[in-house]
This record gives sequence, structure tokens and C-alpha cells, in this order.
Amino acid sequence: MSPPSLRDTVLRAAVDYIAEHGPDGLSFRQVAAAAGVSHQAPYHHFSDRRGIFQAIALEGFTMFAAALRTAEQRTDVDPSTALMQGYVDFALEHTGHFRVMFRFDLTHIAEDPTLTAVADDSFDVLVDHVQRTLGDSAPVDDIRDRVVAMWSIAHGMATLLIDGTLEHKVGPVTDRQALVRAIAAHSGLASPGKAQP
Amino acid sequence: MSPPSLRDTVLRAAVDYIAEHGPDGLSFRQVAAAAGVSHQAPYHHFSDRRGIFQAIALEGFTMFAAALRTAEQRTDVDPSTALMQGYVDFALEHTGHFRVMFRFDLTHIAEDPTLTAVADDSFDVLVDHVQRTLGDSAPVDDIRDRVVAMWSIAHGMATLLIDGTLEHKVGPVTDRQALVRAIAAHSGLASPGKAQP
DNA sequence: TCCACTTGCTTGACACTGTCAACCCATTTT
DNA sequence: AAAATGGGTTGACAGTGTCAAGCAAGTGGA
Repeated sequence: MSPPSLRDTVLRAAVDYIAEHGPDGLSFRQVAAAAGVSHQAPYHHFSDRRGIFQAIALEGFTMFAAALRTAEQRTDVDPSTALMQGYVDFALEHTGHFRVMFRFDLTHIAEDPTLTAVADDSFDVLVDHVQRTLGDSAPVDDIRDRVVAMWSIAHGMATLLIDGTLEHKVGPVTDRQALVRAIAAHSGLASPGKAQP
Repeated sequence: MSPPSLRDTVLRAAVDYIAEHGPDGLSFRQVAAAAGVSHQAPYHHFSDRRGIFQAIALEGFTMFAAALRTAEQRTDVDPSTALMQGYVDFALEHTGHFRVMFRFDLTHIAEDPTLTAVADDSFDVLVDHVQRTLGDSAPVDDIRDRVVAMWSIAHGMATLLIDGTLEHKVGPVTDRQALVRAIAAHSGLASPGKAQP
């Protein structure tokens, strides 16, 4: 079993740092020092400081798509709720990745087609789900609206929870799953025609 | 009429910069240079680099609360929709402020009670609205859920729109108002009992 | 009138950052 | 054996935030 490569060491350290302190204070030289290596060594594995974020986003979106697909398969809640729960859970469980994934100013996603591809893949999980939920005959506008609604609510909750804003305002959230379920039910976004327990 | 103070000059320049490039690249020294003043001059008006963000957030939340209250008064749509439209509109029209307001890592909001106060004030607009919508006898959990739902959806749409993420995925948004209205209607968050035109 | 004090700004220095450049040394390829 | 490559090194550079000291103009009180 080979020792972790410097690339991995740096990546893990960066993700951990970001989860705790956010991406902005992350210092190339600091992660190098933390890995016990010269300040230029990481340049052999990342083109840039941005290269680190790029790699984290790539890893993040890959896990994200998988997490969403898994969540959708659950049977204890309706699939739409499960999907939104999966979205929010991922954000809270992989905060280090999530914080980077949607910060396009950090990643310059436009210049990296493979990153665009995995990001699109995540998005497709949602679109496919809505298409299946509403049926093939549904007008495209309805599909778009439901996609945007589900996405906005999941993304909004995720960001508000990560920053602690939501808890600061409405008090501690003891049962995240239940909260998402309630919001989904309340906003009429739970999959129609499938009763909840 | 007195010439704009250095404080104002710096603040305007910073807001404009942030609206276009985001808060992270903002350089204390650069805004000083842009104002034609030495690199230390702004320190007389802001304690820190963070002090600039703090001031922007304060200004932002003040305008935000006012904008939300105004939006709620509109009569051409139901108040809940109007409120969410107001939220999203503010984010798009005052991007420079909005980008800072919810970046608590930039502002260290906890240490500034007046900032906390104006932020709370904005939030109260939403809570009061929901309380009025659901009536005094509504269970607190229902109120909380509706608040979180409306807030998440508005905040999610705002952030996704600002970053261009949403348009990148679902195509250009020609009529923002209509989109928000559709999402509100679709997610069952339009104020009950008030027909839309 | 003189003097202490504040306000708004300046210059100078410091440690730290990202990045360019050159070099070094194993290992692999030819 | 020679050349190329992968993974690391040290050194330098401009740009950053911030501390420290100083300087000029205006203010209030004696």
C-alpha cells in the first residue's frame, strides 16, 4: 500500500481547511508547509492556487452526483423529498467540497470541460427526476419551474445551514431530515401521488 | 454641496468592484490608489479591510429591509410572491451589497451589534409577513416551516441567478418577475386566499 | 495669542502571499 | 550511456494587509 501522494495530502488538507475556515484564507504556502514540503512543491501537482479548487470541485461534483442518485433511490420517503434531503445532507457532510463547488470565481469552471461535465451530470439527476415525476407529456415550462423550485429550495437551505444563518435566526435544527421533509411537504414539492409515512 | 468624502468614495468604488468581480479580489491598496490617495488613508475611515465589508453589509441590510417592506405593499401580486420577488430583485440590483451581506466570514457580524440589528430587521419583515399570512393561531412550527421555505427559495434563486448558474443550466431568464411568480405559484407559496391576476 | 488636541492624510517598514525561474537528483526511456 | 522526465529544492519578485511614526490644517479653551 503506497503512502499518500503529495497531491492527495494537499487536497485533504485543503478540504479540511475550507470546511472549517472557508476557501478564501487558504494559502498555497501554508498547505505546503503543513505537508512538510517546500513552498513550491504543490506546483508540480496543481497549475495554480486555483488548480487546488478546481480539483476539489471536480472531486466534489463527482461525489455529489453519486450521492443524489443514491438518495433518490430511497424508499422511506417520496423521491423528491429524498433528493432534496440528499442535496442538503451532502452540503453539510462535505462542506469543504460544497463550499468550493458553487464558487465559480474560484474554479473558472468555463475553462475546464471535464469539470463542466461532472457539474452538468449532477444537474441532470435533478432534471431527470423531475421529468420522471411529471411525466413525458408535461410542458417544458412546468418541468423548468419545478426544477428551479426544487433546486433553489435545496440550495438555499444548504447555504443558509452551512453558514449557520438559518440556525441563528430560527433556532437550533435538531433534525435536519425532518426539517427538509417539512419544507418539502409545506411547499408542495414532495412527489405527487406518493404518500409519506 | 460638499464633495464626496473619501469614505464614500472608497465605499462606492468597493461596491462597484464587488458587483463585478466579487469580494475576494478587493484590495485595500487598490481602492486607495483608485481614489487617488495614499495606501493608508482609508484606515482613517475603516478599521480594517473587513471594516469596508462591514460598512457595505450595514448599508446593504438597511436598504434590503426597506426594499422588502416596499415590495410587500404591492397590490399587483399576492404579498408572498411580491416579497420573494423583492428579495430576488434586490440581489440582482444591488449585487455588490448582496454579495457581502451573506458572507459572514467577511463581516464578522457577531462582533457588531448594529449590523446584527439591521440584519435581524430584514429577517423580521419575512417573519412578520408569514405570521400575518397564516394568522395568529397558526402553530409555530408551521410558521417556521413557511419562513424557511420562502427564505430558502428566494435566497437560493438569488444566489443561483447572481452567479449565472441558473441561466447556464436552464437557459436565459428573460422575465425574472415571471419566473419568481411561477416558482412561487408552483411551490404553493403564493399567499393563500389571494388570487393572482 | 498660544497651546494642546483632533482629523485626515503621508511615508516607511514588516511579514506574508502567489508565482516565475533556475537548479538538483532519482528514475525511466531510448 | 545518454537523454528525458517527475518531483522536489532554493531564490527572487511584486503585491498584499497592517503597524508605526510623522506632518499639516483646523479646533477649542486658557
